[in-house]
Amino acid sequence: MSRIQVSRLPDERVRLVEDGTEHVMDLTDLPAYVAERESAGAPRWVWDDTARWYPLLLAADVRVERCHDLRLCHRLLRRAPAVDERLLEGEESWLWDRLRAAEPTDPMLFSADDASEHLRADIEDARQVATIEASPESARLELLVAAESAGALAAAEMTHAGVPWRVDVHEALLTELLGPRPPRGARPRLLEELADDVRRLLETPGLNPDSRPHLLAALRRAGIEVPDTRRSTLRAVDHPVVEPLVRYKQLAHLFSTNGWAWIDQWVSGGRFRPVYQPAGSATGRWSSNGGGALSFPVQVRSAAVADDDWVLVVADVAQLEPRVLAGMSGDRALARAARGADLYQGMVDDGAVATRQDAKLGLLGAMYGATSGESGRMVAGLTRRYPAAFGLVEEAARAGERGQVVRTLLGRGCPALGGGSWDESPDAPPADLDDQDRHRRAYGRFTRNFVVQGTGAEWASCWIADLRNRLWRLGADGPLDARPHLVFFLHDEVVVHCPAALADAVAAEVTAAASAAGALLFRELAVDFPLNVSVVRSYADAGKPGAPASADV
DNA sequence: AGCTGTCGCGCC
DNA sequence: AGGGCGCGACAGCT
Repeated sequence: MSRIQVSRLPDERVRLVEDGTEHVMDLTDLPAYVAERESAGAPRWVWDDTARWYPLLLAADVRVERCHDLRLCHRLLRRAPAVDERLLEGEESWLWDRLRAAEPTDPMLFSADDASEHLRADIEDARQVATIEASPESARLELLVAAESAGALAAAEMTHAGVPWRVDVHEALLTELLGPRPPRGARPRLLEELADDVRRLLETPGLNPDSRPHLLAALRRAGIEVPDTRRSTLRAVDHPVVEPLVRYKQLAHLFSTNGWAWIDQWVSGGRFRPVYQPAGSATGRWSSNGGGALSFPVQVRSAAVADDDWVLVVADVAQLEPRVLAGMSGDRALARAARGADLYQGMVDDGAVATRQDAKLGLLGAMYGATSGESGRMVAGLTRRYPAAFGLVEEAARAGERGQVVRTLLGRGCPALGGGSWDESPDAPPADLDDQDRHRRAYGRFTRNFVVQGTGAEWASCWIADLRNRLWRLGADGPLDARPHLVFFLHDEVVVHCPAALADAVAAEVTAAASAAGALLFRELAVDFPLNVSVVRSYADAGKPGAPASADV
């Protein structure tokens, strides 16, 4: 398969390099060219940043099947322990180190003094290909960069498509809970009334309940001694102000994070368009720098409603990370418990623990590094039962405490201790030995979780990479605007918007893609990745049978 | 007026 | 002292 390296030239020109042969065209001619090449057999487009180039193509209804995202992969390879870093050095290499993600609002914009504007994609691509080839883990790294790049395509496609959003439903919800939209700077009526209740009950007329110091002082005057104003702290207090205050905080949060201003900013043309940053977090999980896509609150999901005659297929993986741990550690006992829809119940049936809750506490405790309490106690017992799985996270923690880096299954390396982006404490080595010890332990908890969370992110990348292709093929017979498409992704959950008639087929593909991802990553050991799939008109109706209400990781 | 740090909240 | 995030508001600073 051919690779075509795409670089910018001054004056809205583009340089394309294919097998060393150079070809220059105007930026405006690029979409038509890409469309033609795609229909002739999908080359791999190699560019500095998918978020820079792809929106331009999508706007022209051009879809790309595969790409290689040089910025993402450069960062990945820089940190991959199985890579000889020196192979990445060379012309413009330092600029790739510094390259920031494209600006969502204006992806083609570079700051005037930025030498990154005209980076040579062909030169960097050659280095990356050679670097991967020379690695003893080249097969895994190849899979990782392909999955990561495909994820970047999916991210741009999801932002382009957007989650179907009924502003009228959302506004009706806000009006019901908060009252009519207030003028700028004012509180909605029902919120203001709750604030009055709080003021009256605390006998503090001028109180601003949004101010923690004021609120703490007023609580203290009323004889309520609390260390903070957290909801859980307040709930434990027996005083008439607690109920309206907690209610106030809840509604104030809704108002400020998903209120009318949020609609104005993030919903356009009946679509909610969050901006994703693939691998935006250190573990490889995606982050989001717009719209709060990572905290898509349950409260407003009722506004996510499929178009007429369309549905949303909502799917999430039950206990993704424990299953990933079973797969990557090759723990046959845990993999056996993972057969079926509920891994924790599987552990109970296995006789390893008495209750589902114990199983969950023990597993999460092992993955997060719990040292005390119920969770810490469960870990000890489960280690005997599932030595490979629990040993893997334990070893990752010990490596971190020794100051060593760890890696995911496919070879992503974690940030080094004191290396900057971990625990943002720039060149401030802890002063005394106690501090140093705490710091190392904290790093050990980070590396412990990194291996599982990071490999979980790799599983998820493979899942959506495969799924987007399956969905594309599924809609191949129909018109372009009737194809099922991904509209949302969050760690272990996807939402597909599709014509109602295709719902069952989409559900089957989502499930098949999950199996394929598992087989791709854990070929030696079969691990099930069962999904909760719902076909719904509104996101709010997506149930999650088999999973408890609290956060399952 | 801007910036940065912290809290408290939401999601996984 | 259980991991990873983003965001809005406040507070205190320049």
